[in-house]
Amino acid sequence: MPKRVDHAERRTEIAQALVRAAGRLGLHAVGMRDVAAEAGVSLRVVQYYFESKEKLLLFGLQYLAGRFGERVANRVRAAGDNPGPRAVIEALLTAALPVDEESRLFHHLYTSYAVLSVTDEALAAQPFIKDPDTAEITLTGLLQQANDAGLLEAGTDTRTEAVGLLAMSAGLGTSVLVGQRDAESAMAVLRYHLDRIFRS
Amino acid sequence: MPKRVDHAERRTEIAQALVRAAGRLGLHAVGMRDVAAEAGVSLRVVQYYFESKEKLLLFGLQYLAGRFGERVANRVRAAGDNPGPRAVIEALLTAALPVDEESRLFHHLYTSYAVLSVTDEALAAQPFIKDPDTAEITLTGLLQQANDAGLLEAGTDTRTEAVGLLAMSAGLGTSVLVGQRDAESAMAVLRYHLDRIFRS
DNA sequence: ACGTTTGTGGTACGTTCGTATCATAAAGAC
DNA sequence: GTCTTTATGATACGAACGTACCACAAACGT
Repeated sequence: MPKRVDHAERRTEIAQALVRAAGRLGLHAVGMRDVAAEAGVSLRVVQYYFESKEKLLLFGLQYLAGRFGERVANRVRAAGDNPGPRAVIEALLTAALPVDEESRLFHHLYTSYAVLSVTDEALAAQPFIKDPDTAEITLTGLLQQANDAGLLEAGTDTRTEAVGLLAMSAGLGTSVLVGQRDAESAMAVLRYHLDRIFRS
Repeated sequence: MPKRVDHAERRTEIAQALVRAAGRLGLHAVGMRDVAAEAGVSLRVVQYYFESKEKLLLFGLQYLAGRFGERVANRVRAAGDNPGPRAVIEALLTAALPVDEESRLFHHLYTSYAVLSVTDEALAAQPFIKDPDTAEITLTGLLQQANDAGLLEAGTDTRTEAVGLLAMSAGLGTSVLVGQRDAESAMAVLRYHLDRIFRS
């Protein structure tokens, strides 16, 4: 057989090609041939490593989620050396904002998948529920930690606050994505709201 | 010629069919034949009233925006008789949440259009920027009004607060749409945040 | 009344899509 | 040294897409 190939690696390369092509054409418009061309392989190879387009799309979503998780973790770790949890929280919330090309791509495709999941039950079963839930738990924990340290305003419901902040971050991200607002002002809005939560 | 037809009315009927079909199949998957079948007319008729699919999609977006505007206006008017601006603000923010089938459809398709506009410049030129901007101005005005009446906490930046609340409402709407959260809890989050802004 | 315009049915064309099929070369297994 | 397995090239197929074209019947203008 021709030089044995690492399937996992190959699949990842193709998934990266899918993500790039989808960023350029839109996830709805990308076909197997586009992915093949973007990856520099033949259509047959894409078919070989993913039996169907649906399998490819599902793997693409997993790949995307993994990459995004890494990005958030990096951001949080970079801010982790700072004195308080405020910096960590800010890093967590701004990680989802489309500030550079990579995060723009994340937001664009993640939203695309979310829209598709409304009418595609195979996608609806994917980690759209789980992943945001862990973000919610993490942020709630950070806020609770800040609250226990007496850093927050009195009467703060950390759970509700976390849900609201994450939704706000997602909403701001979308408005940045469609060009209604620039990334700078979106971050300013988030910082303002954190200022209202944290004790002055 | 066969019984003269009101073009505007006909186009609206077809746009309604587009919206229904898109709600069922997803905007990306709906074709001219689906729209024709949903409207109970032949493919030729859809072609006749909209020369191309792109024109149909653009008109569908306009139709959707118009309908949504009416809905918000109705909600706000219904709450307008109440004593304070708090009720009006709450009505404005919850109007976008997918609480019933109609608003679910709104949110689903509006988000679909937003995603498409990232890679489709014809859609990018549409009122994605203008419409949210007017909502922002309206909400800022309402908050300012409340602030002038001494109803808000001290040091509130009404503009930034409005932007944040609208983004939060949109983000919550999406999470409801994908089934991560139910409409009731989303409204509770919004109310909590309004409680934090309004003086107790 | 006649000619022109308007609305609509039917259908065909060229593309593109996802998928399936056939062939074949290279590298293991024994 | 066979013989099987693996990876990939090339291509073909049926379906569905948006669009274009042709025909025709019904009502208006004059």
